[in-house]
Amino acid sequence: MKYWLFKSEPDEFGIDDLAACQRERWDGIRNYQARNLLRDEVAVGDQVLLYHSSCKNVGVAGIAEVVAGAYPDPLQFDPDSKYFDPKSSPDKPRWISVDIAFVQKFARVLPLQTIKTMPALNEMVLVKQGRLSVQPVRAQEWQAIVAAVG
DNA sequence: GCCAACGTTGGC
DNA sequence: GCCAACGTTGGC
Repeated sequence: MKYWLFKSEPDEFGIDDLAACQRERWDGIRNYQARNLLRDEVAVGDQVLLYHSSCKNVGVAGIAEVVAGAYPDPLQFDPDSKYFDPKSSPDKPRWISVDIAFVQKFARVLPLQTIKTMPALNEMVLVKQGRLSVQPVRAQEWQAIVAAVG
C-alpha cells in the first residue's frame, strides 16, 4: 500500500464534494509525469491526501482511498470536454483515470505554509516541486501530516 | 492579476 | 536533438 497526494481546486472539486458523492472518478490529469504515476504506481487500496490548490486556504484537506485502478480517462474522447485530446484514440489512449472514495475530512486544512515549516516535511515533493498534481508521499510524511491535524 | 517554475511544441 | 517560444500551474 502506497501513499499519494492529489491536487485539486476546491472550486471545481474539493473534499466537501467528495464527502457528498463519496466516490468519484479522478480525471482530467494532463501531465505525463502524473499520468505515469496513475498508470504504473497508483493501486487499489492506496491512501491519498487531498490537497486544495489555487484557493483561499491552500493545503491538505482530507483523505481518500483509491477504489478502482488505472483505466483510460473517458474525457479525452469527448469533443465537448475541455479535456478532449484529438491526438488520443480508444485503442491507444493517452490519459489515465482512477476512482477514489471519501475517507475523512480534516477538522481544519493543514496549510501549505505550515507544511513548509515542518522539518519532517521539508523533503516532500509538494515542497520541492510545486507543480505536480499527482505525487508520491513517504510513510513518515503521511504520519507527520496526520499527526499535525489530529 | 502577477510572475516564477517548469513542461511542451516546433523550427532548424 | 537542441533550444527558443510559448502555455500552464499555482502561490502570493
